[in-house]
Amino acid sequence: MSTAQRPLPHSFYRRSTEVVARDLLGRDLWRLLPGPRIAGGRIVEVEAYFGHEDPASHAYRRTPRSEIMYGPPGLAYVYFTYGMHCCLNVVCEPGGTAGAVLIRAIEPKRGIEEMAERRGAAAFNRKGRLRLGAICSGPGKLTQALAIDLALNGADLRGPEIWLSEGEGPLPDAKVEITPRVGIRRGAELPARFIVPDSPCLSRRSGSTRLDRRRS
DNA sequence: GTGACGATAATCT
DNA sequence: GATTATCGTCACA
Repeated sequence: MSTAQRPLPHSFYRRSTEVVARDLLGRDLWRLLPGPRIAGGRIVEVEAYFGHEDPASHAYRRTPRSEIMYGPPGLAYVYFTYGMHCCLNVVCEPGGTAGAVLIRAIEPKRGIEEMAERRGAAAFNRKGRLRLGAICSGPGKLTQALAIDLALNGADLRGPEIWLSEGEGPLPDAKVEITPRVGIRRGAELPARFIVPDSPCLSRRSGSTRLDRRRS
């Protein structure tokens, strides 16, 4: 296994959530699917979530669900939301300090057919042609494409079910942009969303300022 | 291209 | 009982 594919060590995650989030861009996310087949791609969009002082974070309050965010780094935190979607986070910071990074989008690199199949009709255009930018361009989309559900909550991010690898990262600052977090209750949109603006696989097009319709 | 809306269940209060 | 770190579809431009 080359360096670019080998799982990142737990020490990668045992840093501040913000630093890990930034460093995650350009890394690769991999998933072992039945077959066995490996599917995954390059991380192009993430968001940092903190602890007690971050009202948008599940760790704002310490509950059974958020307990994992207070635990040791290098594990997956998967939660279920809106009655139908799972979202994947990586737990950061040393044990005792809460923090996690939400993986919001990846560029498919491998196992593209398998991922598209799991995404169903949304992965194809009217002519039946593959839409690469619609497969993993959102936190709920990528978990569907990679068959990530609550069974993976707490999984070790060194594999074998799911892992992150060095990939091409870390990316130079010129390739990275920081924006407010999206999908958050107004007032908590910290500038903690890290993206690769050149990517065609982001959850929102660059410059899209669509406000959330949630009430105050 | 944009914006509104409903689906649907785990988790929390 | 209320909320939700979302998505696909629909109407309209």
